[in-house]
Amino acid sequence: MIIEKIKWVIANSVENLYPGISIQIDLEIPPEGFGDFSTTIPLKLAKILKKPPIKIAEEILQNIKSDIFQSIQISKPGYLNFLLSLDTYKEFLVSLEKDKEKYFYKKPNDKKVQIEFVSANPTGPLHVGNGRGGIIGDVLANLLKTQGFEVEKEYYVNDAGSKIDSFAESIFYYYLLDCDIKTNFPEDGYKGDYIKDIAKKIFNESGKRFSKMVKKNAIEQIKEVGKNFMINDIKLSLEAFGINFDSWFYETTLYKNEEIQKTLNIFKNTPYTYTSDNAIWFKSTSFGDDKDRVLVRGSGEPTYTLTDATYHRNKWERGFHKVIDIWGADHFGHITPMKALIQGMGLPKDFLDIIIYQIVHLFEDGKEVMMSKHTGSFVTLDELIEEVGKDAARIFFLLKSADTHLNFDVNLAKSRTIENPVYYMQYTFARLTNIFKEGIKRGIKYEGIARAESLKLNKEERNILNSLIFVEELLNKVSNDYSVSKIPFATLELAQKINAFYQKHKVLQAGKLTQQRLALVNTSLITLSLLFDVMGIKKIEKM
RNA sequence: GCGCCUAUAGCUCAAUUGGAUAGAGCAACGGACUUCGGAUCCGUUGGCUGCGGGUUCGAAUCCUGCUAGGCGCGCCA
Repeated sequence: MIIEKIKWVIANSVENLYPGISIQIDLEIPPEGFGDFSTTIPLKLAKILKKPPIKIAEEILQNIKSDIFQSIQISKPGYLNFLLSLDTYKEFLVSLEKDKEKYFYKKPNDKKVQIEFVSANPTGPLHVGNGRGGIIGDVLANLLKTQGFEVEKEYYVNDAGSKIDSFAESIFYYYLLDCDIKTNFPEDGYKGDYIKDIAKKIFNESGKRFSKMVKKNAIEQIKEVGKNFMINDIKLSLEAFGINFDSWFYETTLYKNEEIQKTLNIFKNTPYTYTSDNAIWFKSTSFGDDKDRVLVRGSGEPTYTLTDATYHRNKWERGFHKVIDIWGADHFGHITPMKALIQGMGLPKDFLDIIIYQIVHLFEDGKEVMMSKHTGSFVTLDELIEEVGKDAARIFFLLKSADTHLNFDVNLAKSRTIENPVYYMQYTFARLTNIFKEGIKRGIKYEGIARAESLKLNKEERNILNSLIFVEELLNKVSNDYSVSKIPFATLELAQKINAFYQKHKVLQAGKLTQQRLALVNTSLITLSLLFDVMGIKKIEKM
């Protein structure tokens, strides 16, 4: 791992020169003309050491002893710019070719991580907003796997509580209409066509049977049918979007085995609960919340707050070292209470990370499409995937960082699918694979980089190699800050460099350089393949 | 009212978390190849980083006061 080595060399030098100072080594690909890689470490140290950055850069430079570099230079305010030696590039090509995608994988670190995402209530089909959370979670899971984590993807099914009740009552209302019985539409009911479809389906299968039962029992049974229907529908949508969950966790299971009662007992044994107005309260203000939260209602029923605490306690007991929840911005207000609950139960504060992604706004014909399950007006994820295709839709979501608002222009997505960058990536991949095919036709055999003699690199080749090497740092960075949108950007940049090279230099008619260039093509394909896998998009050899 | 998110080229977005000349794609204009895929490449035009102050060697990024849009502020989930 070249990046790791470079960082190690710099860190070592810093440690020798300034004992006791610990600092994170940063590496970046500098603007053209400033070397292959660079670091701002002297600038950062300048603050701590209160010394001019150029002076520090000089000291570090003097102290570094390594044959990784061809040369090291200092520039303006205090950058260190590194030029890699040809042997380093050769060594990189050899190991990447040998280990293939695994080159970028870290050894297992025995840390179990759970990512919980989508988790939309099973009261309606997934809409495009759910797609955004889905992509972030799915890609993050793929990424963390490369970094040695054992990752589990979980969907939390809120199949208890008032939402699902109102869902069942809504179906029942339409079912009764099918039986020619007119009742009052339930308050906060759901009006989408899919509700009517489920009602019709039940009517067609069971006739008027439920209309003759005690209402409560009828609704209870209809709830089961409707719920299962919706969950199945959601599973199909996710599958079409390329997302597979390892685990489906049902909220109702928390109500079994007195799990909620156990959680309540834990809280009661802390100084953080009290009773007021017949309700049991959690003193979340002790953990920075702006008001306390009810755990058990005056009626004796647990609140969502208590079941969610129970759910997270359950995660802890399943042995995860880290749990990541991905929520839409409409759940923002729940972050502080949730983190307070974690601490209130005595779990480590950093056990839970929460990623918030901003709401998706849909625009059609220049007008915003209001999305609501209650009114039944929204664009489903299925419709989107059908219009633009799975890979294009995935990249469309992935390209926006989670904390920016996403304005989704439906017309644009429908009419300009060709302009989606995913095609550029896939095209690049297809072109490269074609070089090998063409080589076979012409009787040119690739013998492997290990047998090639010393390298001779032009500017374009060096650019590609630097990007390939830097993927190591990209993955590392994203695993720390969860900024999955960096992956498609880096992939596009790599593809751009590859195309620039492709345009300017021939591979199969390069004489003595042909083998070296085939090695570059081969390792580029390996790296693209890894990036495509992390993003969950298809590798296409023929477009 | 309070908390958080956002505001960057005509449009959609970046900017390695305080670093080099703020970069890409689309759009517009001008170029490039008789043999590995033109769904490509190269170049030009386009910026008071929403507005005003401050912090320092250095600010799109930090602090502060505004403006505009969004999300939230239940014994709902």
